[in-house]
Amino acid sequence: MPDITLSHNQKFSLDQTLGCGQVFRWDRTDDGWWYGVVGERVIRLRQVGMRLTFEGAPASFITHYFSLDVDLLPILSSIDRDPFIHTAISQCTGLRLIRQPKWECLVSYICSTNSNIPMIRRRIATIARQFGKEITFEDKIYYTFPDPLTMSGSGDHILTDCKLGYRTPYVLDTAGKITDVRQWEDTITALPFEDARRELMKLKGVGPKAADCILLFAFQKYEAFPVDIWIRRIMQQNYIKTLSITSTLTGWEYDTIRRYAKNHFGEYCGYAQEYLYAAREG
DNA sequence: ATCCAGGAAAACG
DNA sequence: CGTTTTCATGGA
Repeated sequence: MPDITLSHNQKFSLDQTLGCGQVFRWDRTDDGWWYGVVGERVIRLRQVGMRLTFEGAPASFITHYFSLDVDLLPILSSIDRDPFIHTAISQCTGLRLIRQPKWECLVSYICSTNSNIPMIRRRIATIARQFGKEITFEDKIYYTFPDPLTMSGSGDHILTDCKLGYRTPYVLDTAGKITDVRQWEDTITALPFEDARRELMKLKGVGPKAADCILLFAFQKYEAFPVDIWIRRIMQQNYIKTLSITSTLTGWEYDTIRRYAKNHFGEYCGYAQEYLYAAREG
């Protein structure tokens, strides 16, 4: 089986990276193997020490998907600005932001609102099962994530079966708008961060939080700082203690938190966000 | 039963 | 305009 041997300063933790909640289509077996569908491929892989063993994709694909070509240590030292983030970094060292398929990531975070991770995972799995193409891998059937036309063209009763709740019309509307995935990807990629963010938020079901997640996890725009209920709590308790807690997160509060983060952690504050989230308690 | 979860749209003043 | 209310789903 093919493998990659990580170099000494090439920090990587497969478990942290796939288990931190940035992606919803990977499953871990008891003996440490991860199975996932990425694009048209089913991949399985495992990490033992500095050695990554895998099947289903060439090494170049694995390297790119997991951002193993990104020099992580300078990023971590750049965000390591205080004792609290320092603890999070030492707890989760090797967590990398991956390069997710963009359309799937967009739908995933439309499905994520006011929900929890197991529920999001179930929704994405159901969408793939209903609309995706079958792939057989080691005698088991997996499903690709469908493109927009397949989702919008199949009749909305099928999407209703996916239990998206009030998010169903958001996904349908977005699928109808993005007829050319490649062109959409190129457009967002080419835009500077704030412009890309505004552009994403034009889509139904994409607000500030979802836009920031998509920019961070699929477009590698590391200055994004998604603020969910957990991050808000962490920031208020450890960084912006004067910020009073309102019942619903207002736009002003969201922007205050993300501006503070950009200023405090710097260009790679998105990495700081993910380490804070991964090290959260609760 | 009540509250909560990787929030955002719609309604409201 | 900024602020509050509503939204569907399942687990605790």
